[in-house]
Amino acid sequence: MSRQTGPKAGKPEPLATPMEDTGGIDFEIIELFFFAYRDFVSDPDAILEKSGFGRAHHRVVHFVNRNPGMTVADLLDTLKITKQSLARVLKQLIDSGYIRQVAGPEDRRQRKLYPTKSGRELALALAEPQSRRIERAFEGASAQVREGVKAFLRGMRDRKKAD
Amino acid sequence: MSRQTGPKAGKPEPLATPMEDTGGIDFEIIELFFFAYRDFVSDPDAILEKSGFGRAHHRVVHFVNRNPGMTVADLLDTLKITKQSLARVLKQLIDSGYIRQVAGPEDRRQRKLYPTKSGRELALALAEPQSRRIERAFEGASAQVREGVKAFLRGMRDRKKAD
DNA sequence: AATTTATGTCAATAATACTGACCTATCTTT
DNA sequence: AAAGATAGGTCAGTATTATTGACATAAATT
Repeated sequence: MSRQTGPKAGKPEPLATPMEDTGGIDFEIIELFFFAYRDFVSDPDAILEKSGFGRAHHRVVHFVNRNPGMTVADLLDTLKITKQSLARVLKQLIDSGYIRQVAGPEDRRQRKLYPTKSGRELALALAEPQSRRIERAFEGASAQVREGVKAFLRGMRDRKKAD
Repeated sequence: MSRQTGPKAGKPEPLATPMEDTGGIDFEIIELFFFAYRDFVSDPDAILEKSGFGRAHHRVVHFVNRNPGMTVADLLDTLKITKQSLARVLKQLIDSGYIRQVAGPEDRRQRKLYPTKSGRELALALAEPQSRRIERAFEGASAQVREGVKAFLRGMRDRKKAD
């Protein structure tokens, strides 16, 4: 009488039923999002490897190219990482000549970040396969659906507290 | 005459113009996807912290719950990681009683993976905030747009070679 | 019997991230 | 002008997730 099968047994029974739309949760789209992002970020990896950079460098190069003159604080806020994490990556990009720092004209404590010509080229090269993938995913989609996808992605972001 | 401003100068000129739709590349949607995914995966972090688990554990628990009886090889293929990477995470989940292994009934080399009751509960708890976020992002979207978003996400995946 | 396959394990390493502490330069407030 | 706050940099230590390479075992296939 020592063998239990209830919740306090040493070996709880394994469940054989797939987890499906329990409680109105759409597991399919959760997975679709995972797979989509996994493959989306894998595109630039081959290009990055040539420069000895990783995905963190990609993100920095991208946002500095999109917002030239942004400060280090701006970048930290965008990436939601700590300055110690950013430091290594940013230093390597500056040392390699992809990004330049300029002291802020008003506030000289600030370091305004700008891409160099090769920084711009790198950002474009990295965006290119991602853009092609997106275009492929949109094939046959109406303008309404395209706008709907963008609205969906916007809606997935955290709401900011004080904007 | 020693100071150069051309491409071979030591300090290439920084570019001040934002990178915009160069070459028909839609940078906005690339960013939207980045922000959306960043916040999407951040939801379960608070829950995972309580169990001392990370995002890797989340993915394993999710897929085992979705496909009970899947083998280790299936899981490696889904996650696209090495078995050494999986080993630590899977071991912790088994030791903590969230996942069980059963030798394959036909091929006894295989280890079929099943969630326990608490494994199922964990997977549901992790999916719940993500599902709420998705529902919020879909607010006001037509059925056509909802289907369009799913089709878009499916289209973002790599095409398999041999299926 | 030999080989392949599924899985597990040991060791070393890399990339990205974290916390905590401390420093300089510069701007703001008193 | 002195005190304090802010922007940024740096040093040290640690955690998580991932990698490659090598080797081991059990069970299936040839």
